[in-house]
Amino acid sequence: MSPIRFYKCLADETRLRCLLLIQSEQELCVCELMEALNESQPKISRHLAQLRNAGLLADRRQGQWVFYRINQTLPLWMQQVLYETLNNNQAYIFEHQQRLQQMGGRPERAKSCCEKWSSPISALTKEY
Amino acid sequence: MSPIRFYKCLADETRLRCLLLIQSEQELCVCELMEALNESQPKISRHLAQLRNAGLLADRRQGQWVFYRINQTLPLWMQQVLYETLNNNQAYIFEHQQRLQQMGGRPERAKSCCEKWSSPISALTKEY
DNA sequence: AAAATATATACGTTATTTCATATATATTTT
DNA sequence: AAAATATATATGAAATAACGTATATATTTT
Repeated sequence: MSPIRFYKCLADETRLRCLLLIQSEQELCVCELMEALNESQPKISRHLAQLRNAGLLADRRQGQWVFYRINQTLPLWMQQVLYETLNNNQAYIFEHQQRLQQMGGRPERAKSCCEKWSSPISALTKEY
Repeated sequence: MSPIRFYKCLADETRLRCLLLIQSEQELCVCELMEALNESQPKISRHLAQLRNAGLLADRRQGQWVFYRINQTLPLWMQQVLYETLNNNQAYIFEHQQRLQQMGGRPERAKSCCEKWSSPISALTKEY
């Protein structure tokens, strides 16, 4: 992926907050991000799709939910940039982390020991 | 500066190339960047002003020329991001570095030992 | 002080991005 | 299989960003 495409992904409030939140929580589904950021479903979904298509996020479906996480095959330097950004901008997502804690009815993650995970939905649709 | 403002600065081809070139060459003036990137004067100048106003670049005037360099008071993590980006995207600016080498009539830098440097022009106009 | 060189800015246009709303799809529950 | 829940996408409008052109400012040279 080009550095420009990478940085365009980070240059939007909603996308950056989603990325940093996901990074700090390992993985999150759309409805959790809606609650944490207090934003509409299509808005969150659209931005996540953008991040997935660019290769920054990977997704997995579990039942009705689609969980997003940082794509671990992302070039190392990009992962380091994300890491630096999170570590130096805690305040930027603090409020959203709090809202996550207080959220009721969060979906349970399947344990990796007893759940067959399907391959990422987006495997064929990535456009690097 | 907010991480968003920072990343918006990096999310444009012209600005990112200018930043990385300046970082690799210590400092460059407008006409050198025009030549290296083969872009118009107003285009280069406008993007540099944007980077200066955001606090990413500092400038100094020397005679007719205005030299731009990375602002050393930039938060450390942002400097590290720039460093990572340069180190992992050499190819992105290679062609421009070459054009710089071949450029004739480049302005001579005043040595710091024998030149009184004026304070940065932009000291009063930064909008963090 | 006029000409030449280097840089900055103003302005209207075009291109890009983001958004709200509506609707479609997928999965689970009843 | 209908209803409910979660997510995805299409579409047109609104906001934002980038651009070319013209012009202004600053400095040096003549």
